Amino acid sequence: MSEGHRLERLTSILRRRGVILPSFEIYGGVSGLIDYGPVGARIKRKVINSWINHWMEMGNVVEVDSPTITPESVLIASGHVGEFNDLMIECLSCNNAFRADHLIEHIHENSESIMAPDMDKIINDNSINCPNCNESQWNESKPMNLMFKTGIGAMKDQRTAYMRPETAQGMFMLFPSLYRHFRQKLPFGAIQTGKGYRNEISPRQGMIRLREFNMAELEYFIDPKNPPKNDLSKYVEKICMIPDPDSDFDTKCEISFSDALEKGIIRHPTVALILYETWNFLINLGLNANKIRFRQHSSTEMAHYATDCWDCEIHGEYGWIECVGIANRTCHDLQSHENYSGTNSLRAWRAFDEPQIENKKIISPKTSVIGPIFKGQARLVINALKEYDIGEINQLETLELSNGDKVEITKDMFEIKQIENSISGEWFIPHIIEPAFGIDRIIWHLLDHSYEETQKEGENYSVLKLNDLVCPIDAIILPLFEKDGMGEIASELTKSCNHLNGIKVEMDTSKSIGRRYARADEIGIPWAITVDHTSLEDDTVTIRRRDDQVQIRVGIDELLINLRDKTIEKLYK
RNA sequence: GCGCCUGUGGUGAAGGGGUUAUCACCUGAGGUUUCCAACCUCAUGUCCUGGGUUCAAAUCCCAGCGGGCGCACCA
Repeated sequence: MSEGHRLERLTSILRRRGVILPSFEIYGGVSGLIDYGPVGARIKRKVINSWINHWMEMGNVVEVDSPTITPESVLIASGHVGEFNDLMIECLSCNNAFRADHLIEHIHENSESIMAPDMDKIINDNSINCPNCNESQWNESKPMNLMFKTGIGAMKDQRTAYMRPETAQGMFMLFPSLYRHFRQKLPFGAIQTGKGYRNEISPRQGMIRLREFNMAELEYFIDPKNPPKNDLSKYVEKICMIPDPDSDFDTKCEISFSDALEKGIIRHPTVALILYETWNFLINLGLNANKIRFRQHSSTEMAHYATDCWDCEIHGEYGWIECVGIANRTCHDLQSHENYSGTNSLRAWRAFDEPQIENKKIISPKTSVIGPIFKGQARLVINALKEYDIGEINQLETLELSNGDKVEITKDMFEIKQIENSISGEWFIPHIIEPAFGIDRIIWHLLDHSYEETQKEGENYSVLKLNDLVCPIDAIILPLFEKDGMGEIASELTKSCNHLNGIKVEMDTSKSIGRRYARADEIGIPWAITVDHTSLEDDTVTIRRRDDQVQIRVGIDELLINLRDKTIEKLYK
């Protein structure tokens, strides 16, 4: 092919054909922000739709949609406010930058929570040396806020808020509603697609690390004691997996999902199911199976609460890139929100197989005696009595109330009762298995894997081999010439096609037929429909298959039916 | 955020102080043409932005913005 690298040629095509372009270019552009042009936006819409359909096929998954603006309290509870405000400090001697808390973690227990002025003092007082050049001349430490901050409300009394760094928190907020929707039965899942925001220090690698990006996440809520049973035995395909390097398993292996679960490489059956469904989704989109692998996080890399984390990595022009993160987040998120908000609505009910009968003795205050004696204080007395140690109640003479008052208690004020309690179940915090998809990264790799450079009659030729699921346009309608009525037939046909549900076609009339085929190939249109002289006589058109340029002639009616049903491929057999 | 490299139509490139900035492809209009980037005519430009040096800057200098790579960072 021509000079330069494949990556550059692909990016050129994507710009030229309106797939992916830099944003705000007439104002100089902004790094980390991209536009999907007319072609790219179609591809993105179809990828997201496929993703939604894929997970909703599980039957117990619903879609939700929550705001991107998120009040600070939510993100404090989730840990993002703390985690996203790391202090950075720069060495004046060698100009390297470091996370300040990492420099002092050996001398300070809670190094992450120190504010900037204290941090500078600690670093100077202890003459911390630069890990790179060993000098100890430091610039002032500065917080690096990786979230976009904003305020809710126009003037003062603004509530601090951030643009969400992930869609997940919105789904956790909706747990009570989801729980009702699913008639209080686990497992169930919620999906959400939408924008996420991270103010990256240095966005790099085209659309791989963006400041505003498209995410798609599933939160799958399960009962940790009764995880859903899924038969994985039919999944025999061997997948490239890289287990946790701290584990006893090989560093790399080809193994089926069911075997990996059986051997304990995958640590949770639901994680195995989600890994499989992730794989399935990516393959259906048209990604190259040989360029997909699953890498398990080492225990040090994993967030402290998670027990099994996997990255689904896809190989492309930038090497292996994490495109999906799959984590067993356990009860961590819901637990944090329960603790921070004080709500008790983030729990699910687990009924016991048999009600547990609990026999116990309790102190039963005699309200008819206590009431008249203590009057206004009676409630406090009753509560204090109930809480009192049942083993020592008989020695009780003076009881201290919650307001500090002391009262005298006589034995006629209470009795000890033997009661039988039937407990039919318990409240618990569900565990969450979460796959988080980076849609832009997946689209990038889809384009990368689909992009084929060939030679055609001595010239360079590019084809984007996108399948029906993700192609931007289902077919291109081409009148061979715009005369003798061919243009009119093509216009009519374009209208008829676009009336078909879920089908989008375009017409192209400019330049030679060969050039129009080439343009269609470049943006991945699978079928080219040509209206020629024969069409004028018998209502037939030719269909050209993008991937091998083979043409067949069919009647217009037949074309419409097969286009609608996405069965054009069958006409070739 | 640091270091090195870099920025010229839509895309890819040439031009390194001096007329009207060059080329290929692409795109658009018209012509021609009976199925694979044909041909002819025409059109399409903030030389990234802002300062500075100079009689004169796309060209040299500084800063900003964007891009690439490395370092650092990546819940």
